Amino acid sequence: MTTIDDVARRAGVSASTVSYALSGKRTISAATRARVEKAIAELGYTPHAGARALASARTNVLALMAPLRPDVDVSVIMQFVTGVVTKARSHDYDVLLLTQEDAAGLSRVASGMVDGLILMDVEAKDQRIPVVTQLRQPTILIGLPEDPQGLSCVDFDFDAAARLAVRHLHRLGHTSLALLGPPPAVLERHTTYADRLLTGYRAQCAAEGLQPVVEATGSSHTAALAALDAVLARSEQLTAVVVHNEAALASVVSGLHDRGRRVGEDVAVLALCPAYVAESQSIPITSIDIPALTIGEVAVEMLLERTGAPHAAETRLLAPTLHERQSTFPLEPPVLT
Amino acid sequence: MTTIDDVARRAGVSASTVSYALSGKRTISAATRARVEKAIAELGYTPHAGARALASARTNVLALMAPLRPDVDVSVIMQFVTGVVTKARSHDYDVLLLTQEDAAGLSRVASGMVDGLILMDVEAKDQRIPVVTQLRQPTILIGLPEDPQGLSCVDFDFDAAARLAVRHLHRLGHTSLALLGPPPAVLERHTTYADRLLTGYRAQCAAEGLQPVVEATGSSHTAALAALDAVLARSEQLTAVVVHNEAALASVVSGLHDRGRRVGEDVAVLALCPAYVAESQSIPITSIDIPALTIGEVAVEMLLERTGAPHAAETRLLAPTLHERQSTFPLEPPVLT
DNA sequence: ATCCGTTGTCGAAGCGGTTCAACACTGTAT
DNA sequence: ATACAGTGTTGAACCGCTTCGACAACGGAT
Repeated sequence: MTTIDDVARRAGVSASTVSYALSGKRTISAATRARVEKAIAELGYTPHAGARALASARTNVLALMAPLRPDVDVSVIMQFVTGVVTKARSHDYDVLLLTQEDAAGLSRVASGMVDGLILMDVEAKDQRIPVVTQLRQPTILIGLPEDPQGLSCVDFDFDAAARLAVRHLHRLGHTSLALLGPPPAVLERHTTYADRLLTGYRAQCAAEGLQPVVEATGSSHTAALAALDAVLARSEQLTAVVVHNEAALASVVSGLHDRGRRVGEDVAVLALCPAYVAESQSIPITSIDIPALTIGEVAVEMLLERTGAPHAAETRLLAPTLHERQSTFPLEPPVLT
Repeated sequence: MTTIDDVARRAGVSASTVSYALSGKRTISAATRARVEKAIAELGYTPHAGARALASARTNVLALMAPLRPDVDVSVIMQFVTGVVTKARSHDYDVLLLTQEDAAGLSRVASGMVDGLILMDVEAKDQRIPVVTQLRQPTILIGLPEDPQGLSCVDFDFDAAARLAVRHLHRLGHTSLALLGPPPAVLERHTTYADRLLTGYRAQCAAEGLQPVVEATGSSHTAALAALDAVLARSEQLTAVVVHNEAALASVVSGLHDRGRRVGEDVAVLALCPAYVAESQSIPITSIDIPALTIGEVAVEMLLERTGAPHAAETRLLAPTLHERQSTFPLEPPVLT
């Protein structure tokens, strides 16, 4: 291993000068800096991360705790992770990946491995919150727990998204709608996004005088069809369905087709999912895009603002935008938009 | 921060005793060990990772470079990552996640951040190989490059899988088959699994006197249908299709349906994908399972064998197994199995 | 000529662990 | 009684880097 002393010797300066040349925390003459840089290049020197972490109390690594299971929308998770990693890299940070199951992981990585943490898939009363509030490092939550206890949060505004979906469909003239939600397991965990979506959906239905039909939806094809049939049975004249389950979306669309309901003509489908998922369906689906990549990026930015100088807690909700595609349509004499 | 000295003081022993009690590298009397453990528990002490890494030249972290893009089978990647992380944790290792794009990442993390690396999605002439062979740490490749240069590799045996697929379908009496492969971009990169699948497929077709029809398949619905139509056009009497593209699978199945070919009766579909993907299709698809989780686990095990004492290079190919489900069937008078 | 503020560089003291050589005990063989 | 081989514990060196205080050299103001 080549060390900072090797570089210093080669450049004819002291180790501290090399350190300052690297960090820029002290002024260094152009000539000296050039010699140092030359020596670094020739030796292929890279500072030892552990030594640096020990001396500076910073690691330039952040922890991301993600739900690594195939039961929730895989592509949302992947996009989110991608957003975190790329944004972190652009700030010269690396990312340590923890699984949701690794309960002790938080305290472990907090002692000298990472400068901050991001927690995905936060539940209403998340066990991890009391743990991370005790840490020296800042934490950002993805999701809105009941009591964030002074932690900052980011998420997509699922409440607003649900309202937007209902309002949009209602304005198009649909009065009988149903929500096909995430798998029962997600609901039972009280993952906050699922709860907020439900709340928004029910509230907006109430506000517009509509019946809020809801069904949890398993991710397999048969489970998706079962959920579809359940809502179909409940309201025979159903003309619009909101799907918040990436895995089930394709099955719902083909299921409607098989049951003689043409998507985009007899029945409107509005999905909550990443744009590219909506686009690659058998018929392009009107969707409210879940900006997973952006959420990841925002989480990193909020986190990095809070490493170092403390910063007030903040909750950021990303506003929903609706992309009209081919699966929705005005029903009968169009109501004014 | 509570340090090892705090623990030592509280337990009435020296810091080195605490260290030995923790690592077990020296014998410690039961009484002393008990006092040390008590002190640790009372103080909630966790060793500082950086200090430990500096002193011991080990970090208990390994790097995983994964392709974070939605263009390849997302669930395969997720499963793979899951396998790596959980297996690593079971050996008390954490995982640092790098993106394929982060070219400088390998050398950066190699200087003191990680004890070993795993590279996914290796290409035939992968640029990263010359880099990692220079590192002090061991590396495991997922995939089989042209020249592994002494590195160990793990992967699914795509060659054998392709042969198995062809043989199986042929034995069932199918003589006109087609392969719907991964997206063109994957093929162009010469990701090794894609190449090996093609080779195996062509070789086995040749061995059995069949025409090897192949089509790269985009992941969107329309692209999948286009590929399907292309192979349908090339051989009108097609009775079997092998699909190695998780994202396109559903579209191919529904596409066949729409074109009046009943899957499992008129045309056989055999997929290469994780079991759960095959099972959750509209009709359970006969598949050769890609054991992504296992590959991840094996990669970690091979890697950990090689941290510390050097170990001979080795290439491990996981044998394919075929799961008969409802999408395949014997054609005409069944040929003997 | 003297004083002062800048600018550039350096030596040394940590950061919090691990590990080696040394040493104090104990119990057993001589 | 004496030597001897464990066993258990310790002090000190060291891992590679950052950072603080000190200081030399220089130019400009007095």
